[in-house]
Amino acid sequence: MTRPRITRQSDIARLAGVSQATVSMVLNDRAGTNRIPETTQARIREAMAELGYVPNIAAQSLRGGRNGLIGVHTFERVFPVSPEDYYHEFLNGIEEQAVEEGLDLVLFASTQRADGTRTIYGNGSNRMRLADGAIILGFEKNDDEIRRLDNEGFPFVFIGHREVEGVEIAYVTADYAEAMAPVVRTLVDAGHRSVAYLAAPVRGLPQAERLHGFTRSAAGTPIHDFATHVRSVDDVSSEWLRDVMLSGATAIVVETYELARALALTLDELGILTPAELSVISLDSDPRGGGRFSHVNVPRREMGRRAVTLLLSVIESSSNPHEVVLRSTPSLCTPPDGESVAPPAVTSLRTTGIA
Amino acid sequence: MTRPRITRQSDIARLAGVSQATVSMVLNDRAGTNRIPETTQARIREAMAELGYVPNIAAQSLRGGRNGLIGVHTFERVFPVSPEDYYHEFLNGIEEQAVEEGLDLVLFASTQRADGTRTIYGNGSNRMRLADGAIILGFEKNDDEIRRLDNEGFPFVFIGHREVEGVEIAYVTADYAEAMAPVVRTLVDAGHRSVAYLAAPVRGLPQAERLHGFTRSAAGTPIHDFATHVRSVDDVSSEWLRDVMLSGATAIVVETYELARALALTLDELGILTPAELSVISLDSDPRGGGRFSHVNVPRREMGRRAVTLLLSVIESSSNPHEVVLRSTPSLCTPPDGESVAPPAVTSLRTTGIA
DNA sequence: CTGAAAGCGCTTACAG
DNA sequence: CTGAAAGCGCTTACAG
Repeated sequence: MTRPRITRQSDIARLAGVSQATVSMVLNDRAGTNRIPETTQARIREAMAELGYVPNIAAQSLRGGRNGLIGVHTFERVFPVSPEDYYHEFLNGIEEQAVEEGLDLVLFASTQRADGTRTIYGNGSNRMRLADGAIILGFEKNDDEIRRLDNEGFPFVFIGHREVEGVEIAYVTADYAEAMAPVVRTLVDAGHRSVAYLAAPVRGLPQAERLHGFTRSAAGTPIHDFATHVRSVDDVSSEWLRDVMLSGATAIVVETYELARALALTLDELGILTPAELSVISLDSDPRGGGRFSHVNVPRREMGRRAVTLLLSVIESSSNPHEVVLRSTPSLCTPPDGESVAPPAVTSLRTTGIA
Repeated sequence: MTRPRITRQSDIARLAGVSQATVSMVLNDRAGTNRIPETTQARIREAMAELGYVPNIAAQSLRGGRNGLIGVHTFERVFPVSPEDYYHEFLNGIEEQAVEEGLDLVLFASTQRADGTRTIYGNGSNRMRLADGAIILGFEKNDDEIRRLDNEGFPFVFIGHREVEGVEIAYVTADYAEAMAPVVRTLVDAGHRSVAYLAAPVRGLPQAERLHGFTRSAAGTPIHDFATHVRSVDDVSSEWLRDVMLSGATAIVVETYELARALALTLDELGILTPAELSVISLDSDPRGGGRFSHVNVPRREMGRRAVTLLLSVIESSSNPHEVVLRSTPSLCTPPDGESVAPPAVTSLRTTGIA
């Protein structure tokens, strides 16, 4: 057969004896507005079914409409499809919400450069524009590209609080500062007075917010807290732990799950028992399944879902510039249970042979 | 500013003092063929850089070209972004290869129906056509939809061996039959003579191929093998295990990782030791990390990668129908180690108090 | 109530 | 060597 294998609106129109434009209207439910008689509509739908019509999305998209495609981009090295990855749970949430909204997801894999990082414009074309909007994940960001994206009027949202000068960034974040209060309370109630805050190398605002929130939460309590900054997980050595405990800390608050893992190893190495000899709370859950310590649960899946919702409203408002753009969707973290927290062990230094 | 925020070819053309068509040629490196002088080309590239041109992919796509989008579809309930999911590792491979080929991935999330299953045409439009081609994952399949897809000339490949009458399906599979030989050898060498094959409810050809391959491999050996079919993991009860061992089996070959998990639980329940009292080999690795038994390693990541490569060649050949379509890419499974295999324990029935 | 027409941004024959 | 034109399949004012 020489006729095109794929049906288009004009084929339906011919079969139904109407114009192609009419087919389009019926398809898009603009029929009501235009008062196309039910009989004609029925004829058109029949023809559609008979020919197995399927709209051409590229054409719809080109014509200026939305195409139901939500992009996901990350400036990070690896795309978060690996289960180990911190971002994986965000992606799960994004996917869940996409299902609910009837949207498809585009994972921008093509944008990876030789060094493994990703760019938006690096490869000459902003592939993102293929989607109605995009969700951007990851610690890294490129301010110039973000600015340019914004300048083009392309709708996007970040997962995690991000600031770029001159751009009003829409983002989804967890309310880290608020999540710190129960952490402090748990420690105070258990009787701790000297607490070390094991801080990861700062990679973004959210981390800064956690430390800040913790310090502020601790301010009104009997707790004396001090931050101990490490440059990498390797710094969480037995020497480091010895120093921390010698300084009098009876509890440690760990900022990230990577550090929590490192701490767990070091504790094992020294044979220190949790929580009998040292209380620990992690401010993050381990993507590999909770983690060994009581931890604040960052609602990553929920944040992913909200990112989709937020993006949808940004897309909406970008076609209607007078509407206010929702700038952030704080969501609550689940407070830690008390499992790895116990009253301070006054004799711990001696018992563990550290002193 | 009233001019459109997004640069298009005609803007460049105006700035460079050429026609829009010329811009297109330079962009697509058809310049050489058409002998556009270097100076003109340079002028155009300059203008492109100045205006920050980015092609409109919808337009390119509409015009008939490829758009570098690879779809991923599954007829299954849940999309494989969850780490627990069997298919997740395939997706990882797909993503890896996509990065290498400079392709983007579309996860078809919109196609989910109320009951959780997915359809291609169910929602009225074949969203897949938005991509250059698609990879289809999952046990389930809908023959009618596959036939229709094929009929439309849409390029697609399956992960896993699939047959649909009247359609030449391109697929990537692992050579399960071949993988069975080392399994049998391991058991024979350890001295086993009576081996039970724990078979899952058959959901597709790959499973049938495993059982078939195992039986055939065992045929030339001293092994007496018998299949024990269960309807669900719940059937792998202590009663079931008792029956199997009473029938004389000294080793069990498990078909899937789900069954392997169930078997592990039942063994624990009865306090039966592996491999001292019973040898076990799983024909599948547990996505949650290997699994407790020696197992055949299905190269899922590699299969994902090859699915992309295969799809690319299908896309290629569909624009050139005289080319032969690669129909399958068998890849090798890694044979099991011998950890959960030991010589048969003749006294096991008595020791474990089963008899 | 329905059709003819413009145009979204591109690529690709086809002229000159 | 380069431009004018057609057309990919749609949607949306605009006529009638």
